[in-house]
Amino acid sequence: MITQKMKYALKALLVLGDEAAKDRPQALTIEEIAKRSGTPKRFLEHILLEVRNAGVIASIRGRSGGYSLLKRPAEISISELLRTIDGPIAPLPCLSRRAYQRCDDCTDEATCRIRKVFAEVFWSYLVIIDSLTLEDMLKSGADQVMGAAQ
Amino acid sequence: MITQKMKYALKALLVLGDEAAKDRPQALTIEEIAKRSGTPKRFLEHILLEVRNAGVIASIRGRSGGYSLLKRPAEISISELLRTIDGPIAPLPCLSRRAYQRCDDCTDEATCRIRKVFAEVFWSYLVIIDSLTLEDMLKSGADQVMGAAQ
DNA sequence: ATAATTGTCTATAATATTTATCGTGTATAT
DNA sequence: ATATACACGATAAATATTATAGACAATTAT
Repeated sequence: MITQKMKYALKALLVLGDEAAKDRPQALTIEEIAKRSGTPKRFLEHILLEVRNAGVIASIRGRSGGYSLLKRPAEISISELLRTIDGPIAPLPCLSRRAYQRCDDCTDEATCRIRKVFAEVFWSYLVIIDSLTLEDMLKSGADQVMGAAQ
Repeated sequence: MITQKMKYALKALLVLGDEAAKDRPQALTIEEIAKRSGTPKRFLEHILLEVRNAGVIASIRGRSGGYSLLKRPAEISISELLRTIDGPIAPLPCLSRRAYQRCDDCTDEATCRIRKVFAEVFWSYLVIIDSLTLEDMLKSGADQVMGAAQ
């Protein structure tokens, strides 16, 4: 299960993606994004900050400030967002590249049968999820009328 | 990430699977399984009970009692164990068959772009993980000497 | 029978994570 | 200047995870 926080992040990016697709896209305030996506404003604040620090969106401070996409939707990876917001994707800490950690109880990583089996599953899974971008999400509803950010 | 509890469950099943492969397999006590797998005994108690209630292992009470596999390793699904121990595998509650739940904030499931994209990823993932069995884990270290349950 | 052994079940507790909210500071446009 | 809007750290409530403890129930050996 992805966390509620990740859902909020995705909804926010959908809002920003929809905005970016308009004729005259504008930076949107946290308040506006919160309203359009149905996210608690003060919580969204932190989420957008993390997403910004990850280099996905840009912020402008002060009057007429707000947030906007920094990259094109096709270049915004959902799996990277997942790692940013929810932490490692790997099923075991010892299988995460970015956040590798030895299991406390591990005697020998090379012969661990749990690790070996999950490694195979995980590589296959990575191929799927690593290819997913915000563009895929934005397009996936193109044939429908939308309610809110969904 | 799978939980520590799930790791313990897997280790316990590896111990029972190894035992079942012996010439004269015996039911193993919780204490023995805990020792062989490096799991806190009183915690393992609960885990084994859940696994038993899921119909995967059998228990015998009283003197000379213990636990043993109820099915052949090839018929013990890792994804089912995951569902039993860690709960739904689906990335969203609205994508889980067994534990379906509408998202609180959802206005229209049919047009939700988050749901739509994760659904595709999830189905692909399911194909991979649903095919995984305890036998795969037991075999995966067959060419090596093992330390403990790993 | 009874004592020893071993699983069953409920309650409780410590810790970590998730999901926020609040206050204050900083930058910017007008 | 001042209103507006993001930045950042502290804190808190709720929930989940990771156990531990105690009392009970079933079975077997003697």
